Parts: sequence; structure tokens; C-alpha cells
Amino acid sequence: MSQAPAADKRRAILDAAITVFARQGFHSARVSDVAAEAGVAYGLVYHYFDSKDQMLNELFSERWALLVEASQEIRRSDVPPREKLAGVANFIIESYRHEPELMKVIIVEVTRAANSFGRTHLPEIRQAYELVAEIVSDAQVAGEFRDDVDPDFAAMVFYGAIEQLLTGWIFESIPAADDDYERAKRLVVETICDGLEPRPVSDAVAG
Amino acid sequence: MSQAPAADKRRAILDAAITVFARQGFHSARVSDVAAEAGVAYGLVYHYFDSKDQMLNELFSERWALLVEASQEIRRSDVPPREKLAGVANFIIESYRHEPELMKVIIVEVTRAANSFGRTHLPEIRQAYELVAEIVSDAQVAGEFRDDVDPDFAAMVFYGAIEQLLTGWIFESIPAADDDYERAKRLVVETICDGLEPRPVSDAVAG
DNA sequence: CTCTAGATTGACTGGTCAGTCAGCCGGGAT
DNA sequence: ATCCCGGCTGACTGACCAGTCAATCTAGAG
Repeated sequence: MSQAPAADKRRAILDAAITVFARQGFHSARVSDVAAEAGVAYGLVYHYFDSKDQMLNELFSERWALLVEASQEIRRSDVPPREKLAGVANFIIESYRHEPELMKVIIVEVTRAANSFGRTHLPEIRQAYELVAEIVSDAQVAGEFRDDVDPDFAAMVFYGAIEQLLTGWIFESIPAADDDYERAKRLVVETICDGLEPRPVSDAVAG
Repeated sequence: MSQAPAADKRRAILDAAITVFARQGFHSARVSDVAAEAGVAYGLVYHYFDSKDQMLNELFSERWALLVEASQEIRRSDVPPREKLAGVANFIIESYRHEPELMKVIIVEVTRAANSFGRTHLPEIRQAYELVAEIVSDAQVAGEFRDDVDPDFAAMVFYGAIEQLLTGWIFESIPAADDDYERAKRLVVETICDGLEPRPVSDAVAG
């Protein structure tokens, strides 16, 4: 081995793929671009991966599993439902904050690409949505959320909002300073839990 | 002319493009597929259009202009804000109901494809979002909506939800009977206006 | 020192399509 | 009758790129 346990080259290629896919988009990213970015010969990519697609699949699944895991833990935790939703929003937004390139690739090329890769990973994606639906459903059973909103529908609105938010950051159509992330976390939950119409009586939700 | 004013062939090609793009996705749709679907020679497509891209651009812009127009009219109309949002949701959902193929192409290939065509049409897309934001903002000024929710943010949640909904129908992951459309229209507005948490006092919204 | 297996290299192949172009066809004008 | 012209045709070209493969390298085992 040149200077590191072989697996590091594999990782280097995967990391290069993140950068290149984020910069050019999966479709217009050439395998040769990934190899160049990783400082590796073209052929080596095919030593570690079966295809260009496989790289993206792996990037997605690796990361998405963490989200599902985190969501499950949040669901089980013993806090008010509002905080559970905040927890999920927090996890996703922090993921973006720490690894914007990877998240960009996941959102743009998989989550929002319902046609191609989104189709392949639909079961995984659904799983995350369903966990939010279950959080809502649990809350309804406990009488903490109105029970005349369909939980699946609520999850749809929740993920729709977050996806829209990330898309805005990804394409720099909304500001992305530290405050903005924090503000966004707050607003998603507030908007979804409290709604747009005024509430006659303060529910006294001590921040 | 063979049998119709020449412009009809142009329309036929555009209609064929809708069908083919909806069926195969823009990327894997070949220009020859469009020509075949339209029952027209390959070269004729390039007689009427400069490129494959131009066809999609035209399909999108043509239709999106209607949405923007409708949104402007709804904003100006003299009804409660809740009904304005319902109006926009109604317009979009009815568009899908009547021309699912065209809407599928618009959503999948442009609106959600923030990378490629979405980028090109971002100004147009934004315009529609901003109109919803203005509807919310107007309502806040009039004291009909809480003013501690950012209007742009509310618009984001609104469109995020609708897009998610359409995506669900497009990929048949949620049921799409007549009732479902009507139910969805109601739920979007209810969820967004009333929120998930219970309201201590009935606002007496006579459905 | 030699052997072997896995890591690494990059030129090459095969297939795919968007877009071009040289020419045909049919109907109206003269 | 003949010319003209825009609509129309479809074979062809050029560019692009994922994936292959035979050859080379390197390091540790014997």
C-alpha cells in the first residue's frame, strides 16, 4: 500500500464524489472528474465501486440511516411532541450545517429526484416520513395534538417545509448565517404547531 | 400544408413532448421519441424548436404564467386570507387533476429540479412563492393572521406541502381519487392556518 | 532475492443521442 | 405548365462518457 490502509482510497473517492456531485450535479459529473478530485487514476474508481450510481447510492444510504436512527430515538424520548419535531428539524438542519455538500447531494439528487434515485430509495425516504407521522400520531393519542389532522399529512407538510428550506440554502436564495439556521429551526416548529391564524388564548409555551 | 394550419404540428409536437417527458422523464426521453409520439419526422422537431430544452422551457413557462396570473387575481380578491390560500391550492390541484402529465413534467423536471431547469426558471418560480407570501403579509397587516410568522417562511411551508402532495400523487404513493383531491385541498389550508396544536377556543370556522 | 496478490494505471471500446443538412413534396402564384 | 417556397423528411455526424482490461507497481511473505 502506498501510504495508508487501502480503504482510505475508497473513502477519498467517496469524499471526492461528494464534492464533485455537489458542484456539478450527479448527471454532469464525469467519473473522471471524481477520480481527478480524489487524485486517483480513473480505473481505481471501478476497483472500489461497481458504477457511478453505486457511489451516490452509498452516499445517500449511509447518511439517511443516521437520520432514521435519530428519528427513532427522538420518537422514543420522553419530551413534548413539539420538542420531538424540533429535534428532527434540528438534526436535519445541523446535518446541513456541518456537511452542506453531502446534504446538497442527498436532497438534490435523491430526495427531490423522485424520478431516478428517489424511486430507488423510496422505502428509506418513506421510513423517515413515517417516523414523523408516528410522532404526530403518538401526540394525538396523548391528546397533545389535534386529532383532526391526518398524521401522514402533517409529516408531509413538515418534510415539505424542511426540504424547501434546505433547497433555499443550497441555491442561496435565502440567507444562511448562524442566526438564520436557528431562526429556521424555531419557525418550522412554530408554524406547523401553531398555524397561521391567531390563537385566542395563549397556550403558555414557555420557550 | 398537409391538412392543418402549420402551427398545429407545432402544438402536436409540444403535446407529444408532454406525454413522453411525463412517461420517461426529460433526461431519458429522446427527441426521436417525441417525434414518433407526434407522428412526425425527427427533423421537424428542429424546424419548430431550437433544442430539446426549449420544448421543456416553453411547456413550463406557458403553464406557470397561468398560475402566477391566477395567484395575482386571488390576492386582489376580497375574501378572507384563508380562502385565498384555499384558492391557490385549488388552482394547483385542479391543474394537476385536469392535466396530470403536464403538471408531472413541470413539478418533476423544473420545480423540483433546482439544479438544471429549476435554476433557469427560478425568477418565475419565486414570483409564485412571493405572491403567497404577500397574501400572508396582507393578512397580517389586516390582523387576520398572526404577525410573528415570517410571510416568506409561511409561503415556503405552503408550497412545500403542495409540492410534496403532488409528488405523492405523481408517484402513486398516496391515493388519488376524487375525494382525496378535495380532502387534500381542505387539509393543506387547515393544517397551515390552524396548526397541529389544539386551539383552546373554537374559532367557529363553519366549514 | 523472488514470488504473489492486491492496488493502481490510463488508453481504449461501444453505445447513445442531440443536432445538422441536403434534398423532397405539394400547392399556390404567375 | 413552371417556378418557388415553406413544410417536411430521415440518414448521418460529432461529441460525449461509462465502463473494461491488460499491463505495471508495490509490499510483505517465504
